[in-house]
Amino acid sequence: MGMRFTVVAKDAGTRARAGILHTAHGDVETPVFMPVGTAGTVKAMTQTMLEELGAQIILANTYHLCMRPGHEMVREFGGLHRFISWPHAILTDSGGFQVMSLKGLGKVTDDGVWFRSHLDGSPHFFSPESVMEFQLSLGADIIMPLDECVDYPASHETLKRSVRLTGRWAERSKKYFEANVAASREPDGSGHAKANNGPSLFGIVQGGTDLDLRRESALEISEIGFDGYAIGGLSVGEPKEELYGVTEHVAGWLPEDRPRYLMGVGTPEDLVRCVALGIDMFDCVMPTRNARNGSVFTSEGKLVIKSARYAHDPGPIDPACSCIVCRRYSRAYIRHLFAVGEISASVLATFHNLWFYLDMMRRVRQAIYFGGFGKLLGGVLGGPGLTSQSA
RNA sequence: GGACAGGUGGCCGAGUGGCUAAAGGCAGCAGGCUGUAAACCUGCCGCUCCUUGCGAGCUACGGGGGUUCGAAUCCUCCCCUGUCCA
Repeated sequence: MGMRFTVVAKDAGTRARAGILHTAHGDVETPVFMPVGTAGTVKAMTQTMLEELGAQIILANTYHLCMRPGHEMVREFGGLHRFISWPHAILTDSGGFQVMSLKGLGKVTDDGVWFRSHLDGSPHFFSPESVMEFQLSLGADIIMPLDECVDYPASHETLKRSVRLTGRWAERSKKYFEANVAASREPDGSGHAKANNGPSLFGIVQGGTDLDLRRESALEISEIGFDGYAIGGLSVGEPKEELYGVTEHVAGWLPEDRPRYLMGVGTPEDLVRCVALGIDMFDCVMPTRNARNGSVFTSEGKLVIKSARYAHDPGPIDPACSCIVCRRYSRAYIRHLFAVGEISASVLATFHNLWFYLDMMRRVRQAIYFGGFGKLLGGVLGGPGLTSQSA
């Protein structure tokens, strides 16, 4: 059903699989990491740089784009791809995360969400239907239904309510989507998206760390039927074991033939481990935000490149990295750029971090295609660690 | 030469008798960031010691001297800086 997703290879020892997501704006090889470009740009990167990085798909945010420049403006311009000059795939997030992150400015009702704009305090109402409409205007390849992402820790009652609400909203979203995207669907009665044509709609599973609720949510969302399935509401502060445990269970409850997307995750280690649990897609602000804030990922662990300890270090950020930043610039120089507050510090660190993530995912895919994923995973679990502070 | 104004911790800058090792900002140092209200935020930021405590001692508000139980704060002399007048 739905958008074409081809599983190309499966790892023998884990539930990792490699596949291809066919979109109207190109194929996306999975497992994939999607750089986050909230406001229609991956901060500090140009689109050319993203292409140099090998990014096949990026994420943008419905809430932010509706605030500025507005979905109407983007639609009139010819859609997000044309507006931001990105001919490759785009996934738009629904604003469900903002239900949590802007909770001080918002109010959830059964009908939808009231936000107060973080820019001027003006009230805005998002319903499952309006969010579908906004995203269809933006014209992304993959769109997400409005959901309610709740903070950790949350009471059973809160989680239950958010699961039920997210489920009802999922149904409404699907209904709106079916009614408005029917033209681009195959006329074979299957309701499936025509390959390489029109947007795909994913469902989102909620339920926090409560496995019963997660199961209920996973089954309900699967029952409604979507082109892909996302696991939301994780990496919001829960312990690591919970993240992995919930992911493992939920991935198992979701359809085998559809892409699985773990929203908002995570560290390099999280990615490899969750690929092993059957996840195909990830997005996370960590590589971009951390880069701007002066910390970078390396094969030896994370390091705070803005630290004075690198003031005289002539070596590259990561000796094992082949990105253009590591091939050309020293730690001392990048640390200097942070020290003097130059914008190029953000540019170079972001490029490196995204390269680190995307290159790691390339290696993950290679390992799934040709073998060696178990070894790669073992290296992550037992090795120097991809996220620990290096000495 | 004269008249004012002023000299505070690395810098800027509050403070005008005790609650002041001295507000605040900057700089510096360390760290955190997981579907981005984030080029952000948090902590530390005179020295020494220890039983690391709303701990002890030392040094400190241009310099010397003085008043006072107690001074960055009051008096006095000196040095220096700025503005204006000769």
